[in-house]
Amino acid sequence: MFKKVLLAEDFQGGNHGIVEVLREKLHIEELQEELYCDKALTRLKVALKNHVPYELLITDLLFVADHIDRKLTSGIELIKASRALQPTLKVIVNSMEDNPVKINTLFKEQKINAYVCKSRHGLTELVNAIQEVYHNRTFVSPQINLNVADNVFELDGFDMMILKDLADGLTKKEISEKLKQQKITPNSESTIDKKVSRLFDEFGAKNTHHLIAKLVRGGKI
Amino acid sequence: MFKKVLLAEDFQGGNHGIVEVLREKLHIEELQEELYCDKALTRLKVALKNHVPYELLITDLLFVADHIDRKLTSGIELIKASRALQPTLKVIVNSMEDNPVKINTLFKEQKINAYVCKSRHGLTELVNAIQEVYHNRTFVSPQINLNVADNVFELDGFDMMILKDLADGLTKKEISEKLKQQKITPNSESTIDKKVSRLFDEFGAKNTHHLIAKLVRGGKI
DNA sequence: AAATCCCTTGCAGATTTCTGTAAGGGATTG
DNA sequence: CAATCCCTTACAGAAATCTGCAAGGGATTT
Repeated sequence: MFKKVLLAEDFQGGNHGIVEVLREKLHIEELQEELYCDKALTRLKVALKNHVPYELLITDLLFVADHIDRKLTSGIELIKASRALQPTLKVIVNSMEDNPVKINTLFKEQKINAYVCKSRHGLTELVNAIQEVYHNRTFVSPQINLNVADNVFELDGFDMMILKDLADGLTKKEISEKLKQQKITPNSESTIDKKVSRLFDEFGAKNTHHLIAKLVRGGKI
Repeated sequence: MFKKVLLAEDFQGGNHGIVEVLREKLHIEELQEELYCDKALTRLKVALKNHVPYELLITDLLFVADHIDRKLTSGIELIKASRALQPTLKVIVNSMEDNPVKINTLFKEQKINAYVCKSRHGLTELVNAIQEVYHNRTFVSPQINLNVADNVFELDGFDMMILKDLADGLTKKEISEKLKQQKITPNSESTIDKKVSRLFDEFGAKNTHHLIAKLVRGGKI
């Protein structure tokens, strides 16, 4: 899991449980929160200079103005500035915005790694998103109809067949026998084991229960 | 996947890419299209007589009249006639109708296996529906508010906790330890085993994989 | 031709799941 | 009080999952 994460969160956002939840659910050693874009950028700069750079930036989009002067006034500016000095930095945007077109633009132009909508399940989704991004995948809150990210997770026909059968309650032995009967190859139990285990890594699942839950939620199976 | 599928589609419907998309996405060996109910029924008859019956019928509801005389004038009549001669035939209805009550009636009286609304995502949904029906499940386009199939089995808070943790990839031993830590009782692995096994019966699940898939699909967890 | 890589398969073992039996405690009922 | 029921728990054994290691084959590269 990520060791060093920076959270830039408009302090008016209210969601101040984020840090605690993330600390508890994931095991991130260093997780700092900043309420202003400028301060967040400074932190990134210092960390980079000291050769202990942040690995992930989680940022809001909207930062409401207050009495403090500021240069960076939005999450997009923060992302641009951050990527300018640390191009490999991974970025998750966590905001209220739910316009697919705008979110799509974030992926296209800012190359963000995930977008999580602030909603009832926003925190759970954020945890998922971090895990996905850690495994070099993208993530978008399911309620966002972003047909751009539809093909992000490619499951070939063989994977699909196995997963659907597992979700239907078949054991791997039964799936193996079924494949042999249909003269489909590969069909050994061992290979099925391997295929599924590989999917654990790809989707950041701990076991088959977890994998099935994730894929069904994502509408993949 | 289905080997032999018949598509009855009002030719005014316009959606003539259906056949190509289905052929490409799924791997159906024989996929024929008919523009008239009567011709579709004839095809079913002939196939059955030659001992190579169709496995799935996908039909529209509304077939607009033109110069050709016809006996069957709607999808419902086609379904009734088809089922009369081949009761095991699976049926997916693909139409513009979006009245939940009418769609509900199709499930109740015609025992159709899936209903897909013709809409922007209709084709994608149709692909999903075919896969679901192939696995002996039903499917309804998500935009249809069909709270009919509510087998209201009560899940109490304790069941929910266990199920969510399982779906999150925790083992029963881990759940047991977590409960002990939180001083929640009961908390033994044995009791958790029993609780989950009881849910197998209630929800007709073969094992935990199956149960999780069902409950996530049903939006329970 | 040899080396290399990738995929498939078998096998072994540790862990987990699933099912059944049995024992004990608390609450209810006769 | 005794009988009964229900819930919790322990335990045991069979089946299934999960993770390694190793062997073999086919395709590609050197």
